[in-house]
Amino acid sequence: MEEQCSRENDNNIEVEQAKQFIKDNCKSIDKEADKLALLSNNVRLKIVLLLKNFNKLCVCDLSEILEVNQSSISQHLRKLKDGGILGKTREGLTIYYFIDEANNPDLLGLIEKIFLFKD
Amino acid sequence: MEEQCSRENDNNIEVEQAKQFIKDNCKSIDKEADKLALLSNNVRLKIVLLLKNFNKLCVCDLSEILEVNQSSISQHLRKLKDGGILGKTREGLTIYYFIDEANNPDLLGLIEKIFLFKD
DNA sequence: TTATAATATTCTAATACAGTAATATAATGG
DNA sequence: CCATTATATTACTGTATTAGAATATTATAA
Repeated sequence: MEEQCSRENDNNIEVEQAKQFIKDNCKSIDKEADKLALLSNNVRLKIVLLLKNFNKLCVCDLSEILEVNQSSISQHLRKLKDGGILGKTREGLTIYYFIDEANNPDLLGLIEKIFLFKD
Repeated sequence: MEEQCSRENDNNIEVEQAKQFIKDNCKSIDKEADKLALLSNNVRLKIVLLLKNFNKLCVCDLSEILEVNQSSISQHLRKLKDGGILGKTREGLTIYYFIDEANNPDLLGLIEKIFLFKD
């Protein structure tokens, strides 16, 4: 942006470093933001926390527990799966989702931190 | 929701525990989701990371660094401030925002984790 | 094969969000 | 007081997100 404040800037070095920082990390930060977006919906965050804390929960369990209809739960699960956070496995008619820890070695640590980060 | 799968459920104990878990933590999880939502926008996440890594950046520095116009930056800063993540301080005409660490003792740790959580 | 159960998908309406332009506010220096 | 600079706010537009209803898909069992 052409927005440049004209204050006597003893700060130009920092600003240039900051630009470089963004240049170097932009892609990565954008990805992080997308992952956080997956966790920033309260239904999805609850799903992840439930799957972290309980053994086996199927789609309709989650629907019942969270009092959200099945279609909506399915759509949230799909987003989490597409985002690489969850995997799924079928047992007969029932489908269980699980946290894909192999794909997200740092997710559980992040969740711990999230749990501390409130209020 | 009335959605209740009728599979022979050896899982009813877990489902009840899960309901209790949600009951106990719902408010807190909702708050966490709101905070994550603040960080899940790529411009806001970059702002926070910049403020973490550089000493003093004013509104128009951020506008220039991120190539986002001043109005938009101001609006993002306001959200971060309203969400308790940032504070601000004025020096003459210039306003500096900073991470409100006192209010967010765990934010920096969370950010470290976020940085690990990508790809 | 038909019926049924569990889940997924599609469509729609309501709402939330982000970016921009225009305008307003606040502080400073004449 | 007036002009200027930095920031904030408002109004508007386009886009994204969400929930729910209806329908489709998949697997099982009779």
